[in-house]
Amino acid sequence: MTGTEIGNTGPEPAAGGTRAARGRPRSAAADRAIVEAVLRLMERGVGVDALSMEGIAREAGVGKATVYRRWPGKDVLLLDVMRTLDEPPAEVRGESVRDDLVEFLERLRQRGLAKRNSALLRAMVSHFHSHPWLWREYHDTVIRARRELLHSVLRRGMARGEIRADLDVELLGELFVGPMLSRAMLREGAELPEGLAERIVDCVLEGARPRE
Amino acid sequence: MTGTEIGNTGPEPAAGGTRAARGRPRSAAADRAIVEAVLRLMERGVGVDALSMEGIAREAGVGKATVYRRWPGKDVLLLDVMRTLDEPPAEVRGESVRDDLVEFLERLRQRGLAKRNSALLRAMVSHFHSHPWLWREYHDTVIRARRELLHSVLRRGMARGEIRADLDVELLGELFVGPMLSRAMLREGAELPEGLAERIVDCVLEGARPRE
Amino acid sequence: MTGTEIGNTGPEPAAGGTRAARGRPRSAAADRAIVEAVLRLMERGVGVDALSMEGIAREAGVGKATVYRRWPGKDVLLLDVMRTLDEPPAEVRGESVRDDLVEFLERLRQRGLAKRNSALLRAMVSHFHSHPWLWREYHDTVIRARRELLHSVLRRGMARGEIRADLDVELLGELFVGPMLSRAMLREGAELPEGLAERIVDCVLEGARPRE
Amino acid sequence: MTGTEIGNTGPEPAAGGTRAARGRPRSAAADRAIVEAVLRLMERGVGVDALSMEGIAREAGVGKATVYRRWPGKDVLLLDVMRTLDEPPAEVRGESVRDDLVEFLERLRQRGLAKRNSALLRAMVSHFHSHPWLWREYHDTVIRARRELLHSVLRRGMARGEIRADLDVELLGELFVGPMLSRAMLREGAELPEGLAERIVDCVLEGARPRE
DNA sequence: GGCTAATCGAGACGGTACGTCGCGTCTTGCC
DNA sequence: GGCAAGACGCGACGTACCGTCTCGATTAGCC
Repeated sequence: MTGTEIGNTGPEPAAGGTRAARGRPRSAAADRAIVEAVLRLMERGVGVDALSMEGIAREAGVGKATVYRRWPGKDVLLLDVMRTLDEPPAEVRGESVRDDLVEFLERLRQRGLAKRNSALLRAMVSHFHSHPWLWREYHDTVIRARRELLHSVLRRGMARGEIRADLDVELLGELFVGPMLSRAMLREGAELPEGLAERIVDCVLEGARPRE
Repeated sequence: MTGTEIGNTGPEPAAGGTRAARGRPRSAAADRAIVEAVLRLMERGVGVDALSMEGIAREAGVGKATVYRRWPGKDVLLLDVMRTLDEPPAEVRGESVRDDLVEFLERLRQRGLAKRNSALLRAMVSHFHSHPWLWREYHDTVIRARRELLHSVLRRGMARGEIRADLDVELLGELFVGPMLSRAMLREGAELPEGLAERIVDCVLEGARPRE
Repeated sequence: MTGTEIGNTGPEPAAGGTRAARGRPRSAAADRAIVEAVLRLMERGVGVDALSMEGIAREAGVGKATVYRRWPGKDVLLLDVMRTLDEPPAEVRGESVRDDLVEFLERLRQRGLAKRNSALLRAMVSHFHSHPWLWREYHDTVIRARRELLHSVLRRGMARGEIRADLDVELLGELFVGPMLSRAMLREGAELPEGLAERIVDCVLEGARPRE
Repeated sequence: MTGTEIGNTGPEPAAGGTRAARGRPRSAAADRAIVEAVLRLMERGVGVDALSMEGIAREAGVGKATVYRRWPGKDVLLLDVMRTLDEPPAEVRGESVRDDLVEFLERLRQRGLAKRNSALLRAMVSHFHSHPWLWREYHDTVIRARRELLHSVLRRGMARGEIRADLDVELLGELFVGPMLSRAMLREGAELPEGLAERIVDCVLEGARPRE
């Protein structure tokens, strides 16, 4: 697993890298069948931790070896499934930084942290600590783009004077995103409520201390 | 699993609840041996998901049945181990609300999200969605007390005029805690850096928008 | 387990033998409850090898220790159950040795090798080799009396000239009994057919070689 | 378990019977390793009822699943071990029927009822009643051939006039075999004594009643 | 009437084996 | 060489019994 560019989605390429392909080429159909099997199982309510490589292969109508040939383990397979679901973040350029931030968080609420995605995320969280490269992969291919978009919004705000220029952009970004993430991961079945994005943005912008 | 009071730490009581105990009573030594076996294994670097009920029983010098008699599964056992590690939140009453908040977060950084605790937490996150009662137990016995302490600090601040009275206390609490939690759960090996508490508090208090 | 006299039926006496009884005496009700539990379970079709000390105690409404206090294991308990079912062999004294032998075998067919008894016997057969004292117990309390009755019949026949006097009584006894036993133990569900006793007796008496 | 022909020795074939084999074929080495493990354990004095599938797999250096894939349980495995030990009965054609019978029984004494075989047999006896197919398998693959050999000997004797023609061949066969079987199964450690075959044969042939 | 002591039902104890499932690898024949 | 199938050694799962032990509560005989 080497890809670091955004959008590097898909199963492990065949051994040998760019060496001329020999023998029968990998079946693209199998690639698809596997990822779709995962999604189908999850949709059927199978629960991320009840997923087994064995069950996935069975559901996909594929040999186990065919799965292992592409992904070294469940974690990485799930990571790729997340990438499949992922869509690159759309530009946001509203009338004000506040509007941009609200739109950004709102999109996070609806897409990124929707049921399927958050289940996958929660399932992988336990491995990030012990498998740093897994986190790095996740960061590089799913998080980075959004993060940079957020940072650019914030920097634009600073430039325009809508946001204090003395703040650490990275920390500030986490102030907006953290509350949503922690809710999505910890809280039981709760969907993130409508209006949450707005309330967070306003609160962080205005501050908790009264302005005289 | 019925306890809702803070500090209700310990293994599942024998069926029948308060009914007069019959038969040989559960061995308190076994209770301890099991929990300590888990801690010992984790200290030895065994990784939360590499823990097995089988291995725990072996390490504790205890029959598997003795573990299952007390806890229905690994999740719940780990929850109780967390409770064991937990210590009730100390009062904070500094000179200002800001000081209180910083101290609160700083303590969270050092204790609650220290290595062992955060590993346990991350391991359980994936089950909270599908096992709501597990979350509720965790919330009731670990989170609630700190949460209420935080809320009381915030309310005191509102009363004193140090914090805007028009804000939702719950949301505001999450603005402080969320960034720390999300870092602790997502980021790879990173310890939470010193000074993080202060920076978060100041930023949320002052707001991201410039004060003229 | 010391008793060698016929009819020594019942559970192991309390340790200490004839020493003056001290403490609470063994409950005769428990003795009965246990043996009856075994019979009840077998009648319910539980299959001798599916019997467990645990299940027997449960069925008898008795603590496991109460069973083990009386019998050292399942084998010996079953042996005692067999003794319970056993009834001392009735005298046979018909008009001829042939009649006596037929009656003897017929009684064996109907009682001794009836369903319950043969199931118990088959269950114990596998232990006789490795636990010689178990065989000896069984022999002394169940077999010996019948065996001696049979031998006395045969000897009477020899005295009367109805049976060759040059034969080994013991071997001859086995010629009569063996075919029935081996059928009862080996053959699947088959009840021993009516008339079997007569046919065996006549055949062994007359011999397989034609008499000119 | 379908084989009914004599000599159908070996583990359960893969499901699907004669359907074209798919996937990795069963390892013949594992087949052997398992059966040999059983024999080795028994030779080591492990006692048929102390055998466990777990221990067998361990001794064979094989996964438990590999055993269960071939045999549904200990009984059936032991049955196949018996088949392994079995050797087809050799023709007997001595100068007289008496010689043939003596040779037949003598061979039974030495081979079939030798230590290992009779331990296995005794262990299975308890299951024959409740698992009729087990008996049928045993009968079809181990007993039948010898039985038919014995019957042919007897019929030859009848044809030659050495044996009464008015007797039931089957019953007569049991008169010869039963005494030996019952001794082998019931009697404690006793080896079957030399000369037993001759004594049984002569006695059954001549009859117990004096010939004038 | 109190004391001593063995027994009672109940059920926990450390173990071992059960039969199943999933792991990640290996081995077929076919494509 | 990829592919579906499926066996391989391994090890954990959660359950059932094993035979022993520890509870509080009986239930006797003896002082």
